[in-house]
Amino acid sequence: MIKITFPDGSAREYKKGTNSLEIAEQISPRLAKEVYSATVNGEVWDLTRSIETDATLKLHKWEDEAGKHAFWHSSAHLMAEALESLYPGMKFGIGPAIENGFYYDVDPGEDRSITEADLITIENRMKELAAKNLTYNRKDVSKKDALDLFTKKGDEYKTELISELTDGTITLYTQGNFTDLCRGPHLPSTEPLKAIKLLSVAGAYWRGNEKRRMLTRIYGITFPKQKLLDDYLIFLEEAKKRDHRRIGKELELFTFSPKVGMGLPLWLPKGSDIRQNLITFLTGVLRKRAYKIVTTPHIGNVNLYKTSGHFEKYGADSFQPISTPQEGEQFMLKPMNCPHHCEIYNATPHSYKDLPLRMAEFGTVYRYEQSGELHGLTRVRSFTQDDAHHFCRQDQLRDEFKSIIDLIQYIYRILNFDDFTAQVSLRDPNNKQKYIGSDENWERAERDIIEAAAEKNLKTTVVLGEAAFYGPKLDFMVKDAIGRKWQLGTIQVDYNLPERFELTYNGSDNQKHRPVMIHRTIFGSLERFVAVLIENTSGKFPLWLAPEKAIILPISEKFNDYAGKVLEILNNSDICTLIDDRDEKIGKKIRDNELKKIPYLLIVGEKEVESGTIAVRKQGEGDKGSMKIEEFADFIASEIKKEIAF
RNA sequence: GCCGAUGUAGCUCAGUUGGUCAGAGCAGCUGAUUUGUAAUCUGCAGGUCGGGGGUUCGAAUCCCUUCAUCGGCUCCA
Repeated sequence: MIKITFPDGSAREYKKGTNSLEIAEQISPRLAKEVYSATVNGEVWDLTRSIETDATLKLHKWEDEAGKHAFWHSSAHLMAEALESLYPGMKFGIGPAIENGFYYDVDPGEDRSITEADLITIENRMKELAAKNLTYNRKDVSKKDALDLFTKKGDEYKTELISELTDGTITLYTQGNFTDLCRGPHLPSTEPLKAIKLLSVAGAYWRGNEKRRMLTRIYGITFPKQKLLDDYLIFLEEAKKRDHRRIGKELELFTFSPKVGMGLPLWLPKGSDIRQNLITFLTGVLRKRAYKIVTTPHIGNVNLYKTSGHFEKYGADSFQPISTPQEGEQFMLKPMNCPHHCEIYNATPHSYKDLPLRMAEFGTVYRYEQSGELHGLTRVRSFTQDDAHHFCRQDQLRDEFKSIIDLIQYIYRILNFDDFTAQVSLRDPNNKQKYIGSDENWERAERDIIEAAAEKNLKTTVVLGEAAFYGPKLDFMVKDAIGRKWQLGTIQVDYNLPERFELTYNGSDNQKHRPVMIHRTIFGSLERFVAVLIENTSGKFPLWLAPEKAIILPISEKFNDYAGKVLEILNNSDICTLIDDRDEKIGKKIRDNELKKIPYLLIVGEKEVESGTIAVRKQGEGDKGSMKIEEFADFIASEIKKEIAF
């Protein structure tokens, strides 16, 4: 007998060699139907794998990531089987479960391609196969046998993978007529795969390497119930409605023009207002925190970037240097503000008593992103960073770093951004040549970041290989409407630029010392930040950010004069107000302006003229009753004050 | 940059196998109406069907090319 310990601490004895499914079955037959994988002694296993020793056991249902993972991973294998039966000779890369569903990378062969039109056929074949209740069978094999099997099949991608594995750790899974190299775990059978949907097809480089062959990646998702799939598809549709590109067009916030150039956003008046509101707000906060605001040109001599190291690293992939009538003179559109800020630092002598020096700029930069990477406002070729650099002494670094974490948390709180993750982005230890600077400085900087984040009780994930080439970062990431991750704020410790620009300060010992530099943004860029704001709010901006606060709707043209008077009073009170004096019925005006998401609709007719009031209607909420004009102005002012006071 | 898809009026979309197929709704302009909390009615105007080239008696429809967009990959100072 073996002893199985459950998550609640209780334990029971079972026959040696039993499996998780049998254990679930004994607890309740219903449970057995709802579990998809199990964690045995800390390792996620197939339900049908025999347990030979005493073990801790946790069963995973749909609600657990590990349950979904097995479900979707098994779905990927099912799709592969369907593909193999429909396209004999197709070669397979990898097919993992992902956050929402699964994919498989396949090579259909030279003269064959899979398009979205083919998905329905594949999907139907998957459904036929799933209905057969095929079992997934695990088998340990030697490296030689595995290589033989896939060499015979002609699957060179699999043999490449196997050749890198250690003998004795290789397992195969078979369901129906399909066998795959796989670590597992999988479902016992295809039986639970009730609702199947293939979503899209895309290209993906083999092993993520752009030098290698591009495979066809097919994305899909499955659910144990049709209802769950239906709900998911509805969710995707709803998410699309929040897409900032769509709302940006509907609400006339920004646009792009092929004549101006791809990836170069044109801010329309209302979008500019939002942008400006953010700048004004943040500038106020920065002033209170002892930041000095600076302004630098949009171009810089190419030597500036040679000094910083950016030219060597990115020069070939940047907008190319601008030549002048002067022989040999070249300028670059600035791809970042830091070198300019370093030269501002160097413009005056600094004492240890003056540090930290916090230098901020809303600096517009230009980066030549590859054409296929451009994406609405989140990935553009010209954008304005809310950039700042902290120059400080080594002994101040930790506190400076923490003060920035504070600031970012403060700003995000005001904007109701609670759904972000903090990511510590470190250097890839196996690829050090990608980075500049000494090991000693890197190690010190990485330690500084990790410890500062820990001291602020910030929950972080650590990702190797995501550091900037000159230093590690703490990145604040958010997801957009359809789940793509974007970096907003970032804090970066940099020992390199101070060296390269020979930044110094006089210490208490009257010797020259090297300051440390922290790069940081809060919004990241105004473009990306507004995009995320749009998707978070569906275009229903908080009052303080809204480009227009209210619109006056006269019941008929007879009341246009009064409406004009109200307009004057409100605009004089700095409440940006419009008037809708079209010859339309009030119902129509309300509908149109509700859709424009203007926060307040002010209806004026005979009653209001007589009493000197306005009938206030809040967007999305309806009639709020009538108010004196001045009373409304005070109300709006106090509402705005409340929103941005913390 | 790479793989795949898409591109018809300002916007959202119809246009079957190439042959009155250049259309609709909304927006816009016009006239009527003077309206009380999510769409009043009338009339008009709008497009060399992304651009360029080709096949054909004939192309929005087929082919080539180019530009842009969308979904991914790669990249992201």
